Amino acid sequence: MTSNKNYPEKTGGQQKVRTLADLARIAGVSAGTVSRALAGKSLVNAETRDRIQTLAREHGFRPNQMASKLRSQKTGLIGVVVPLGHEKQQHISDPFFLTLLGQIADELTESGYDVMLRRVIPDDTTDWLDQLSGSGMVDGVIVIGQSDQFDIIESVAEHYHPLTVWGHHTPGQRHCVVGTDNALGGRMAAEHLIACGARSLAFLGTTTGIEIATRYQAAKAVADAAGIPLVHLPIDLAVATMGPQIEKALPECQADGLFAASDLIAMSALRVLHQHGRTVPNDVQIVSFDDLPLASQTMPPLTTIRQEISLGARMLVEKLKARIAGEDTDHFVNAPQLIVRGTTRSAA
Amino acid sequence: MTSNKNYPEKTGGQQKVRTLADLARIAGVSAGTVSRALAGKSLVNAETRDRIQTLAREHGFRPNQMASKLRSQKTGLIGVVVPLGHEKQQHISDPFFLTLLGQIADELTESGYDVMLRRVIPDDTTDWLDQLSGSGMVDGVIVIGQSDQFDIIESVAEHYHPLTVWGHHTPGQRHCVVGTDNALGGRMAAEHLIACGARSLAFLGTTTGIEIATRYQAAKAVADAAGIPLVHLPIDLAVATMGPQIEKALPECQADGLFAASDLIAMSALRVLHQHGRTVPNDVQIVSFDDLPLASQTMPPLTTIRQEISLGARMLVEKLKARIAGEDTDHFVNAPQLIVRGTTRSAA
DNA sequence: CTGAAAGCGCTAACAC
DNA sequence: GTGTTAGCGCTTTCAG
Repeated sequence: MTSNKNYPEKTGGQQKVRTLADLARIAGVSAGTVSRALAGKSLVNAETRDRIQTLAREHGFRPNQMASKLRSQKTGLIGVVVPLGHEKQQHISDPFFLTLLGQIADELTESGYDVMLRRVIPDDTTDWLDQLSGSGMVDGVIVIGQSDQFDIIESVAEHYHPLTVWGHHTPGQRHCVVGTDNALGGRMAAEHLIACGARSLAFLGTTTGIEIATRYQAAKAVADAAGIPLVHLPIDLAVATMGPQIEKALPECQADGLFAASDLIAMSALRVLHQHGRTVPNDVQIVSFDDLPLASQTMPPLTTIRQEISLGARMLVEKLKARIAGEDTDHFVNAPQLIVRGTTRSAA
Repeated sequence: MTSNKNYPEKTGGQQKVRTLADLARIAGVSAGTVSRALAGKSLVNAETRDRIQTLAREHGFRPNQMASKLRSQKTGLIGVVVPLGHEKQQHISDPFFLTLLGQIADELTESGYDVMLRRVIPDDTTDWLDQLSGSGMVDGVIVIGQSDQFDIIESVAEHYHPLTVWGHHTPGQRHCVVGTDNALGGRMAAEHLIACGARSLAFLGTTTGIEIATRYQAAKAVADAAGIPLVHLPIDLAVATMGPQIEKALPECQADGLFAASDLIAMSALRVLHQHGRTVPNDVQIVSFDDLPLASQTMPPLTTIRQEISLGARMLVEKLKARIAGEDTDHFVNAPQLIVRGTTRSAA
C-alpha cells in the first residue's frame, strides 16, 4: 500500500495533512468544497471533486469522524450492552449471548451502523443504561439480556425511545423486547418428555434469570398437572463451572426425564450420565434449550427447544431502526420450536 | 430510578437541559465551571461543585461525549475488527474468536476503554484498516485474526502504531502480533498421536487460514519423519457446515489417529465415528485444538492443544496500551499446552 | 477559584 | 459551483 520511502507526503516534504483545511489549502479551494467533494455530494464540479479525492488519497487523508458526527448530530453508532447482573463469573462468556452478539453486529453492519460494545456490571451502579443512552455517542441502544435489571431498563425506556432489548416479555412492560416465548418452550419440553414416557423429571439450571425461571415454572406446571414429580437442580450456566455441579447433582437424581436450561448443560449431562453407565435416551431422556449449532453434533444429538437467534438479531435491529426513525414498535415474542433428535425416544 | 410524575425537569417546567451552557445558566455560573465541576477537577470550590453535580443529576444531564472527545482529542475507544476474508459464510460465528472477543471486551472495559466492534469483509476493499485507524474515532485497534489480509495489516502497521493483532507470527513481520505457536502445537498433536500408537493419521480442517495451515504442516513434518502417512481432510471450520462434510469424508478414511483443527471439529467427528461403530480412543484416537470450555464436556472429553484465550486477550490489550503510550512492543507467541483427556490412549 | 474566549475538525446555510 | 460564516458541545488556556 505504501512503500517504505514513498510516504504519502507532499513531494516537497510538507507536514502531514490532518484536516479539511490543510487539504483545502494545497488544493487551492475552501474547506467547504473539500467537505462536499469527499462526501460525494452532487453540488460540486465533477472535475474538482475528482481532483480533491485524488489528492486526499495521495495524502492518506480521512475526515475526522468525531468532528463530523458531532457537527451532523448523527453518530452512526449503536450501543450494544450486556448487563452481567446475576452472573457468577462476571464475564461475557455465555455462548448464546455471544452468538446473538455476533449476529447483531452483522445485522448492524449491514445497515451501515457501527457497534459500540459495552459490558456492564450493574452491582454498584444504577445508571449504566442512562450513561450509555445519554452519552451522545450512540443513535440507539440494544440490551442483550435483562439480567436482574428489568426495572432500570423499564425506567429508562420511559424517556429514551431508541432502545430494544433481548429478553423476556412481561405483560404491560414498556420497553420494546424481542425474545422467545419461554413459557411455551418450557411447556413443550415437559410435554414432550412426558409424551415420550418420562415419569420423573428434573430441571437443570439456575433460575435467577427471568427467562430461565419462566422455562422452569412452565415445565413445573405441566408436570404438576400430569401428576409427575419435577425437581429443580440449580446448575450454573457458565460452562466452566457447570461440569462439577452436574457431576455432583445428577447421580443422586432419579429422574428419567431431564429438562436442561441450555444445550451446554445437556451436553455436560450427557457426559456425566454416560460415565455412570446410564444410557440416553433409553435410561434417561433429555430435552434442552437454544439449539446452538453444536446441538446437532453431540452424541446422541440433542432434542432441544430452538430459539431463532438470527431472527432475534434481525428483529432487534429492525425495530431499533424503526424507533430511531421515531416510530413506535411492538414486542416480538417468537414461538420456539421443538427439534427432535436423539436424546428422547419417539413419543407414543 | 425516576418515578412517573417526578421527571427530571425544573419544577417550573423549563425545557430540558441539554448542554453545559444550559446547566451553567440555571446554576448561575459559567460553562467552564460546570465542565470543571462535573469532571471532578480539584480547581473548583467544593461547595459549588456539589451544587452543580446535584443540579446535573436532578436534570438528568450528561455531557456530550462526542464533543468532549473531539475537544480533548482522546476517544477512549478501541476499534476491534474481525476481518472475514476467507470465511465461507461471512459472519462472526467462530466460537474461538467470539470467546476471544468477549475476553478482549472484558479487558478493555477493565482498562476504562470502550469497544468499537467492526466486522469487515475485505473482498472489495483494501483500506478497511486505514478506514478504522484513520477515522479519528479510536485510540487504537485490535485485529482478531489475520484472515488473508496479512499484507494489508503489515502495510498499515508501518505508519500506524497503536495496533495489535491476534494471529500467526511470521519471522520479520512488522505488526505486533500475539498468538499461539501453531507449529509447536501441530507438532505436539502429531507426536502425541504417534506416541499413543496411531499408525495412520488424518488432519481435519481447511488450511486457508495461515494459523491452521501451520498446524497442518508441522504435523505433516512429524508424520513424514516418522514414516507415517497423514492425509488432509479439508473440513470447513463453521459448525453449521462441518457436520455433513465430516460425515462424508470420515467413513472413507482409514486413519486411526485424527488431528482436528478445532475442538468443534473433534466433537463432530466423535459423533460420526460413533454412528459408524468405531470407538474412541480404542479404534480411533483424536487430538484437537483450542481447549474451549466445552472440550472437557464431550464424551469422552477431548485430548486437545490448549490455547490460552484469556492470556491472549490480556496481552493484546496490554501491548496495545503500551503502544498507545508510545512504547514499542515485541510479539508474544505463547507455547500451547497438551491437555490429555479421554480421546487418546495413554502413551507407552 | 471562576469567567471569558478560543478553538477541536467538520458541515450546512447562506451568499456570491 | 464555491467561498464565507456560524456553529455542533465541550475543554482549556489565560486573565482576573
